Amino acid sequence: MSNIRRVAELAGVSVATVSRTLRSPNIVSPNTRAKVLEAVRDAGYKPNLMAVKFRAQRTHNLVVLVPTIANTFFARVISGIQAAAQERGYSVLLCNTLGDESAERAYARMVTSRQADGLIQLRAFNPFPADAFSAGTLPMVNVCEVLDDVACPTIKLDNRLAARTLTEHLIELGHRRIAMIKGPRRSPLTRDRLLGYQDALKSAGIELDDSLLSPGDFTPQAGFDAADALMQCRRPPTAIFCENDEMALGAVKLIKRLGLKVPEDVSIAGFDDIAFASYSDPPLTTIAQPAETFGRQAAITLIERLDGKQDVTHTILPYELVIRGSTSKVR
Amino acid sequence: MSNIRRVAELAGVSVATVSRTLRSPNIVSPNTRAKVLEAVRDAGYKPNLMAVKFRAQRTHNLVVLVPTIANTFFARVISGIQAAAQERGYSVLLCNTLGDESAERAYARMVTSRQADGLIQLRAFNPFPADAFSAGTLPMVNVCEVLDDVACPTIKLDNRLAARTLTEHLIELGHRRIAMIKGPRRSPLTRDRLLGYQDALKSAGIELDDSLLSPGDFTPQAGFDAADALMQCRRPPTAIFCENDEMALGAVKLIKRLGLKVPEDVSIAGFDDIAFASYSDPPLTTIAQPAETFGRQAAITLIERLDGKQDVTHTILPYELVIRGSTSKVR
DNA sequence: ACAACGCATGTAACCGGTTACATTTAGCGA
DNA sequence: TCGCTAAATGTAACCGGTTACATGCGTTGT
Repeated sequence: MSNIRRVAELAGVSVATVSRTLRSPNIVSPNTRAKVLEAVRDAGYKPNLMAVKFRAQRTHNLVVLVPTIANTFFARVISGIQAAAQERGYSVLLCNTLGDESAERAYARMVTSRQADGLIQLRAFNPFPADAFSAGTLPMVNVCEVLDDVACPTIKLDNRLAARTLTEHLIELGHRRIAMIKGPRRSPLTRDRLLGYQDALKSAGIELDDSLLSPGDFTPQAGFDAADALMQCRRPPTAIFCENDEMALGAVKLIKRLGLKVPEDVSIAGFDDIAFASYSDPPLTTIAQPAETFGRQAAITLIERLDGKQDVTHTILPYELVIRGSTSKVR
Repeated sequence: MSNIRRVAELAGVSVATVSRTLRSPNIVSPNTRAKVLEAVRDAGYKPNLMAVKFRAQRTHNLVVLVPTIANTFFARVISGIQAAAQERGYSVLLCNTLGDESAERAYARMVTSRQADGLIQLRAFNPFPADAFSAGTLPMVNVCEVLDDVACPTIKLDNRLAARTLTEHLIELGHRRIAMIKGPRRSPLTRDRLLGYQDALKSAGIELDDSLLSPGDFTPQAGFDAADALMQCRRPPTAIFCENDEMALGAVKLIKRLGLKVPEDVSIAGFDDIAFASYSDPPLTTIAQPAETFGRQAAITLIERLDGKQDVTHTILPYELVIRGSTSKVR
């Protein structure tokens, strides 16, 4: 592969002139420029970007840690990250971590070892060692599921309010026994949605009942199993609020398996508005999130931060209650 | 950030000794080794991998071109690529191309400009200029949807045989008017599945009817629209074979919207066995593909190729007919 | 006692660009 | 024509590792 020295030789100029011709053409004379460009063409020269990045000590790579790429909501977020990064000359190094913290730490080392400039984390976990960066320079942005106490910008939904809105929708339909299939126990996102759910019940004067809370892990199977457990308690719910659509689809399957109907016997609501939400039978009532915008905003914020912007912003994006056929008046 | 020279100074040795201590510890004396490792710790030294890669002229990055990451089948393939790459010390640069050829060419330039060592293409398109690599050294592997005429290893299903198997299943159930919702017109994958469908019909003595073929683009909406068109022809089909599960889910929605039942009125089959296939109502009959294995095998093959293996292998992976509730005896 | 060898370590070139600084050339006025 | 300035171009240091080769020293064999 030809390098800049070969091009310089072909064009009969110095390597500096070749470099300048390609980076700031206006400061070389038209004559020289033409010679150089011809030599570039003849040599089939492509600058070695590894060398460029090495010299600049800037990779223009962003690491993205995603719990699981197979989740269609995350897939949309990643599309947004990718699009915004690409527009700004950055590449995305995608890492499917399956929530494994040691894997996340390993990927974070790509930043400390200068394989990437910064990191976008879609999960509430800080993969960097506490002392890796001086205060306020952590090259990270946290999106979707967000840490409370880390000094980096975050982008999220007002999960508490969204969950409250959805729960209020169920209450307005006359439901009193409203179950919730939650996400992983220690997640702030799960905690916030639970709080919103409780807010709605409390202000409607409905007593909280822990037997209506069931844990899940965001997979359809978990929704199926959790719904099964809920329907076996003495006084089963008339509505189930699932913390994501995948689990809601699993819950719908279970209800039908029991010979019951959605929404006539049990109303079911999800969260995220994934593509399949409107193709399920019945189509899911859910909370739509601007997934691509999450991604775009995360990438933009991170790149600004890498460019030296110091302030730690916390962005809240809007949600929308999408009412479809999976929820209806009680009984 | 501290570099190797600073560590050498701290340890009172040369940079070569530091480098050796970290790369081949056994060739430095235990005394020196201890001194160096202490200095490494004290300095908080991490080798700058950009420099390492630049020096070695090897990035250990793989570019993956995926038409759309939001497709759950592709997401699983990518998981497989990622896992195998990571085990071998490679990172994955994921590029969501949306099938845009100029975007694919742009990403392929990451290889020619040495930002990545090789490329995995999930689509039937060669993004490299014809003259970019000398014969037999194209650093690319083509997986899932495969080019016929490019000198690189491929990994695919026997799509023709799989489509035939699925069609024969429908024929065995007594169907004679079997429609097909196809993928994009120019795709070899679509062509092969169509051939398999025709093979099955021919050997059963069923006449081919072009009005039973409808084009799609692998999205649920396309399945919905295509099924709509099919059901409006004079003699509508009793079974619809969709080239992927997303379109099958769209078709199921349309059939129900018409007030008909799946599978009693119309049997519907998909392809891929995505996670939601078993959560739809009724659960989809489909062809299961070993998606993660596709990815793993692609990554392994590419890395072998980068390590100098010359031969162009064409791997065929097994499929499985998964019979669920969306297909049944005709009438 | 000396040559020969091998182990541990040091020196410096190298990868391929970018760019500060030095040098040459061109243009223009006096 | 000379001198000055600005524009164009060249020279070489530099980024941070790796490694071929050189060096130095201790051990072994004769």
